[in-house]
Amino acid sequence: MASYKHKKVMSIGIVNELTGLSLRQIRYYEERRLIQPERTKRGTRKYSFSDVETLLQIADKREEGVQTYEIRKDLQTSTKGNLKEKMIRGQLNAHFQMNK
Amino acid sequence: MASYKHKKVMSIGIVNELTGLSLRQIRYYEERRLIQPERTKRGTRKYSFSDVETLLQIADKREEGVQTYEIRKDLQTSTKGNLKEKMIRGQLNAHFQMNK
DNA sequence: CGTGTAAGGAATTCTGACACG
DNA sequence: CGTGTAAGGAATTCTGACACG
Repeated sequence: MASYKHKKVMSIGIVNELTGLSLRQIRYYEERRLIQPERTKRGTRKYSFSDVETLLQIADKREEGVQTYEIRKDLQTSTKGNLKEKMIRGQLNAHFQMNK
Repeated sequence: MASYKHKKVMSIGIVNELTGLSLRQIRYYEERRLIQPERTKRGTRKYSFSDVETLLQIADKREEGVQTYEIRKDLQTSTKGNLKEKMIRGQLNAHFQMNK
């Protein structure tokens, strides 16, 4: 939907400024698969605003001492969470529909 | 409002890919003040999605043979156009308000 | 006027590795 | 595990200028 939010257009230097995270940290979180930047032909990483938001969330969790492995799981469920919620809601609707 | 749309985050290389315009053209349109990118500390130009949209409009006009000077005027009025429209509408409202 | 290009310098980004813990 | 750093190479971006028209 929000095409701008997910378009990968920023270099790692900009992401560093926007998030305050070091280049090392940003690359490491990718290695740990918490974010998936794209690459230019040459190989330079490109990030989206969405990635920046995720990195900000990661930074918060890390400050709390949460390990990257746990954070990855959280990120997945917070994404699938919406989906799961919708499915449950769908089932509820179907339920009431039947009893109506 | 749309914070992502106006945030200056892209390097000229990305803008080149997104618009198809040459680096030379992108820099020239800045020199002619059709766009106003920001600069990093070092001096690298940074563009927003909004700038990319403007460049696309510029490219269309240029293909029609419109000169940069004319395009700049068009861009200004198309921006102030909305404002002007609002002002007129405001006056009309005031008018009918009075005659009510 | 608008755009291409060669020129030289400066800063960016990349990867793999060693370090600490 | 998470992050810092030094290392060397490769690609990016910058400016001022000459060229064509």
